[in-house]
Amino acid sequence: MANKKPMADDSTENKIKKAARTVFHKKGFAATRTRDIADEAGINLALLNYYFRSKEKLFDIIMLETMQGFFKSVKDVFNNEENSLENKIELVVSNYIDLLIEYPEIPMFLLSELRVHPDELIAKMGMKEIIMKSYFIKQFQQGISDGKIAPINPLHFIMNVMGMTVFPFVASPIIKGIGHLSPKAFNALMMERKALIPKWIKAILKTK
Amino acid sequence: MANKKPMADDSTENKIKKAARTVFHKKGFAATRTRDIADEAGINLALLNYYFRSKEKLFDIIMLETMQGFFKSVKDVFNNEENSLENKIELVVSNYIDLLIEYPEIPMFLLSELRVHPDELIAKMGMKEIIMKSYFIKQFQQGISDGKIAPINPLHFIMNVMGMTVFPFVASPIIKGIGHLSPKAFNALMMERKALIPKWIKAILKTK
DNA sequence: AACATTTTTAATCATTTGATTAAATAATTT
DNA sequence: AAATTATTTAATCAAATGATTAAAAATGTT
Repeated sequence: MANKKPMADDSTENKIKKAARTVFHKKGFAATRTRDIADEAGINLALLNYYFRSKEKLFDIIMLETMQGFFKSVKDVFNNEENSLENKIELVVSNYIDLLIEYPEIPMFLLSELRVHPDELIAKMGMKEIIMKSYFIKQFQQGISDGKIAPINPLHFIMNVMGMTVFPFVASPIIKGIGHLSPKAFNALMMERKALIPKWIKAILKTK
Repeated sequence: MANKKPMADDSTENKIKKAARTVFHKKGFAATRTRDIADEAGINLALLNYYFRSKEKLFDIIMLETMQGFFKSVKDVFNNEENSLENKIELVVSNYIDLLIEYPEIPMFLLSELRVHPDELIAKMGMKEIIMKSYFIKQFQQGISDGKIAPINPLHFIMNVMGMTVFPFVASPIIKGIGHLSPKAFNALMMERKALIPKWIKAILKTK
């Protein structure tokens, strides 16, 4: 098995990247000060520019890596030719809830930065092809042909799964507020959703 | 009928507020320059501080008004004692999709600013009481008692409705990207959802 | 060890940015 | 109209911020 271990890379360059990830994810590009990153990394401010030239260049690297990491799961699951459609839904939801519990700031980070440079990055990632030409979409269309799935635009389906899965994390301050939930209680609710969302989605797909 | 017309208030103070709303909604607090607001309003920069003291004070006003405006609809619909539970779902979804098509940047604005000062504002708005003590929640609990609704935490329900309704707008760059949709085509899809989401939600509520 | 190269530091720059000031203009009151 | 008050402007400030520089320290090479 090609088992690449994460391997604690404590080079200065990597310390800066790690710190940049932390701070950018939490505060976004505009609110982040290069000094925040330097402090977080425990390095001299000038080193940031020595290794990465500018705040913008460093940000672009973090943004790209974050996007790739975030969409890897859909890409893998959607293009698998073994699993059934139902299986895929369960896998995607489960993978994402685990990921989101570990890195809850990522969707907010991605979405708020995507509104600044919307098109380039999405196009660059080839999202359209990855999703719309995936084996999953073929299965979906087949399900419609077979009368097993209500005939709706697959985009509705994608919005529903994403909406139910990632929106709670994006809106977590609101959810925690109205439900009076501690972070732990919130996560417990999210864990519940791992089993619930696939059931709900199946119910939706059958809706006539 | 108490029909308060919007009445174009072209006072300097109001021009600044309007411009601030536009710029803050689009770029968020951190990325907004007070000069951007002054330019957008067509006024001298010093007037912003003359009328509002500081960027922060002006922002707080816009933030509060935006939140109040955004949650007014839920508040009204949820506490109405005439409509059935089904009716309420249709109303909330329909109201919000209309609102979001007109002001698509609002949810992203609110959510990204809420991650900076999460608790105060949510508590200040009394969201917990407004939602959790609403007539709607009573209807929901009753539906569970009567065996008409699957016994789930009402928060799941709220997350599902919000997720399906507002998430597409928050993620619109992604949706437009993968679906290759023009803004018009995107809005058309959203209009479709006005009828679809209530059906889906009903299907979910029945899930055993 | 001597030299060259890479990495790190402290100091400093130039711009940007939120805010203030003092003077000019307009509106209101007496 | 004169005096008073409110609004607006242009100029400027001080602090914050991204970036650079020159020198020091560490590392690698011969």
